[in-house]
Amino acid sequence: MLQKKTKYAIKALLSLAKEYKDNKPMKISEIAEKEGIPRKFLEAILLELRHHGIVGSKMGATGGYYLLKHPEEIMLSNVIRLTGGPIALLPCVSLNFYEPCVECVSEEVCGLRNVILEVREASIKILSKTSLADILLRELKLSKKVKPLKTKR
Amino acid sequence: MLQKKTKYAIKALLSLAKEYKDNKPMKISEIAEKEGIPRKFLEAILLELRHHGIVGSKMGATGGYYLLKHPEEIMLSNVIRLTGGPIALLPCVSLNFYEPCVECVSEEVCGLRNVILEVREASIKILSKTSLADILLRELKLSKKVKPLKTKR
DNA sequence: TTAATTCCTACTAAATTAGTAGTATATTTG
DNA sequence: CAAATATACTACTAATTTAGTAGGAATTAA
Ligand code: FES
Ligand code: FES
Repeated sequence: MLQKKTKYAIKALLSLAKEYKDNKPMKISEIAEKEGIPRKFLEAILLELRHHGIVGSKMGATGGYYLLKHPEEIMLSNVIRLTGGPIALLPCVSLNFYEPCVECVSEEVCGLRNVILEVREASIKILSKTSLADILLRELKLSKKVKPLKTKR
Repeated sequence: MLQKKTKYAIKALLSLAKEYKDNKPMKISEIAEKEGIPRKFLEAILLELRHHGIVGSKMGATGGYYLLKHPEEIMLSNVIRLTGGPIALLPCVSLNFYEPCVECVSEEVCGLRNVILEVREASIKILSKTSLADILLRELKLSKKVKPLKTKR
């Protein structure tokens, strides 16, 4: 499971991505309110994302956060990794959170590891080709499908 | 990430699967030693697996645990679920550990959920077609690849 | 100068996971 | 039957991780 932190980070970045056209700083409190994220927690998360070079900030009155990259360049896999979420199901197959399996005789020959490796590859394949922009696009498509209310087919 | 508990469960079941030919009860302490699992913890895990009808036990001297199904019928996805590990990355896409996403306006239209759903499907596809027997088979193949020592060519 | 905002360190609280203790109950074997 | 050897089961404790908060320093606009 992804941590709340990771989910909040993605949501916040999506909020910024939506306003990317003029990309002027957006206040923490504004994002927090829109996305239903505890204000102070979000503050810490955005700070961390800035340290990772994915968003920028402006201090003082009229300050806030903005994206440093185009929404098409920010991949889900990256956001997940940066906010501490390993994607792999076992540490022995994780690229970024690798730890050897002490009980297993040999990683080379471990059948379980071999399966979990396949799962990781399948997951990464999807997550690393999906950008913030892609998610917004999906949202658009879904909302068309789900409520074709006043549109004349 | 899978819990230790889940990993231990899989390992223990693989131990039993290896001896499935005569399928006579194997002692907890024997499994624990072979797989490097804390004895008492394993006891609790096997007990739970029994309650879920995946293994059987015999009490008293000469007692122990044995598989109730053929190793080909026990799927990784099942073991993971039974031992408490959700496979999905978010509760809103989990079949067995579903919880609604409070901050999201609508699950129907949530772009993030839509991607995570794809990831879950890809993972389940692999995990639900891989049995204990399959894992043992992989192990066999891997060990042939990795040490073609005394084999001619 | 004041108000509004991010920056940053250091916590606290809650939840989850990992593991243990100890006793009851069942079974084999002599 | 009695002793030895298992599992069954309940109820903890300890360790780790995750979620969230407090509060003041630094920065900027007006
Ligand atoms: S090496 Fe990691 S599960 Fe065996
Ligand atoms: S509904 Fe679960 S992430 Fe949006």
